[in-house]
Amino acid sequence: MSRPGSPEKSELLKGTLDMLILKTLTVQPLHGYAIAQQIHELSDSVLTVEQGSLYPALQRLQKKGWVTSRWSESPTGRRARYYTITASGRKQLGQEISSFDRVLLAIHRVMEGA
Amino acid sequence: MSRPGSPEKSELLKGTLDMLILKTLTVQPLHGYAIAQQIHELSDSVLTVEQGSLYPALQRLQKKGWVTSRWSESPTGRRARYYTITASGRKQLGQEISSFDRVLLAIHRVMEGA
DNA sequence: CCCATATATGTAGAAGTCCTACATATAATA
DNA sequence: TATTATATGTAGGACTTCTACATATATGGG
Repeated sequence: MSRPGSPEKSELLKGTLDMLILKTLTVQPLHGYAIAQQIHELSDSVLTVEQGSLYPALQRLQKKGWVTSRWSESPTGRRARYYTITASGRKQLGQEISSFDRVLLAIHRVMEGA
Repeated sequence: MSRPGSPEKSELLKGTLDMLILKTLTVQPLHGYAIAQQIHELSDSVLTVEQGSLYPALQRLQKKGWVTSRWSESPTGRRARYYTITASGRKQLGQEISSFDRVLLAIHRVMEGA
């Protein structure tokens, strides 16, 4: 993920990519390129998923059984691999969200000097 | 950083460690061990900074000029290296907080389907 | 018709952070 | 006396992400 407007490298929030991808797939199956577009647009162009992050991530998710894929045709008529979230993937997403919220709250406490 | 209660590895929120360390140093200079304790306690034991992350991070911050250090004596009478945040470090902290908030909002938008 | 751009997938190599495990040393406590 | 807490640090590896590259097709402007 990169953040336009911030020239420095962002190591910030590594590990949220899987969560974001799984989330976009809860609405409907999508191909990789469309997933990246969704994340970019929904985030008001703050988040950009690079190809070099996107496709390895999708392979990772599939290897773990959280998504399945099949070749199909995109609305533009080009071949595209569509990804579908599995039951296991939905469970994983729920856990990642819980974990994310928990860590976020913890960080907030530290930053506020609790 | 590891999170007790979550057996799985957390890649979550990588890159926030520098911000957390700098924040704890805004109150007063501290030695490494005390910084880790602060983060652990303020986060209600959710965040644990491992030695293998802590000391390399402190060296990193010093190399970038965001903290300075000097050998001194801890309240327990042992030798300890005390770290002080620099003006440059405070500026960096401000930028990291802005960046963090911005990315967080963006993630929130994606997760809410905005 | 041609060329640039958008769509679409993927790999290779490197950078960087973080973790586990180890090594060392002293003070306090049981 | 032995273990735990305090205190610093390194080595090696795992993992994610980025940049850059490679490939291919469809569309729209000139």
